Amino acid sequence: MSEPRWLNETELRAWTGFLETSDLLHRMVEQQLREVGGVTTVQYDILHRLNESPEKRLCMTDLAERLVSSRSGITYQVAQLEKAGLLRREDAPDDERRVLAAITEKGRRVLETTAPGHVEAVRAGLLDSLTPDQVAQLAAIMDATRARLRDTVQLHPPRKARSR
Amino acid sequence: MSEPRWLNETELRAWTGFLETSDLLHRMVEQQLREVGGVTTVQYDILHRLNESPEKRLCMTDLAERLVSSRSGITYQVAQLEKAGLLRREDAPDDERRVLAAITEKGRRVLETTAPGHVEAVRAGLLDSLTPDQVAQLAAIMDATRARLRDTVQLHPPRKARSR
DNA sequence: GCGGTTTGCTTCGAATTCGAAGCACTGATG
DNA sequence: CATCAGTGCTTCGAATTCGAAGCAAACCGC
Repeated sequence: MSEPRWLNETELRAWTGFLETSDLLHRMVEQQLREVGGVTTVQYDILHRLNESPEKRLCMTDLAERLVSSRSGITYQVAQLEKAGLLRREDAPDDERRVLAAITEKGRRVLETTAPGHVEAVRAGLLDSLTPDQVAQLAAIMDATRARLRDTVQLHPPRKARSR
Repeated sequence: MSEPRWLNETELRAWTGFLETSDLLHRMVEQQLREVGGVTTVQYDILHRLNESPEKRLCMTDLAERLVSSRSGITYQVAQLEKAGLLRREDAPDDERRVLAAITEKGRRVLETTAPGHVEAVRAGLLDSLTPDQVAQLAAIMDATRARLRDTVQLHPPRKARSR
């Protein structure tokens, strides 16, 4: 086992900066969404996915895949959103097992009233701190990293484990 | 209220890429630390802070400030780490109210055995996907963003709230 | 020194997340 | 059809996080 290649000063700044920034950004956005729309980031994300889907509805598993969370987590949050009247649960017509989450008019209104401030928060927290060049650099960097991570990171353990 | 400045394609890539990447990276690192050291990211972070402090010990509030978490969260995690024998709680000699967390020999060993793999995970997940130029760009971008966010984001509500 | 405020930490209850296990339906196989 | 594996979702218990409230020690003004 060879000596590990420790991080040099720049690498360390990139890494710790990334950690702290992502944490701060997340908190900032959470705060803004909470105040203006009364929803959490996860809930906003769910509503957003539903709204951008052509049918304005998605089944639970599809939702869980698009977001990062587990199926049981989606069940919980969809229940919260249903209680709040921001979405409706429907049985899928073709498959009795499936449950569809469909955004309601009220849910759409929450998105509409929240989105502008959300975008502003993203600008204030991230984009406005950067030059246009840096924004482009960041986009490229994230594309590269994301592509690699998607292949590497195993999100949920397979159901009936049978690796390879 | 003017029309919001929606994100253009590059800005959107930067933002969503950042969100997804930070999530994936966090999971990846979490997985690695769990497997090799049997600790969570938060716990690793606590041990790391203790170890890099000159006295090898910090009081709870200082810990909470360095990490991002709340004081009660630190209480919980320090209790977990103490149960595992990775740190010891001591009364501060000069101030009866304070509790110091001091890393133990066992805790130091966990850091030593975990650190190389941790660094490798960071490289594999982030740095290896980038050119040296991009690493430098990322560091600069994170510096700029972090500086601004530190001033903007209010981490914990003031104790005796007295706004303005 | 004394009373009131502040500070440091813990305890409590609520919210959220996860994976494992369970239930119900589907679809393939004979 | 009858069976049986696979799929979609929910329920459960455990872990973690937070803020509010509570407790004790320390500090400040007099």
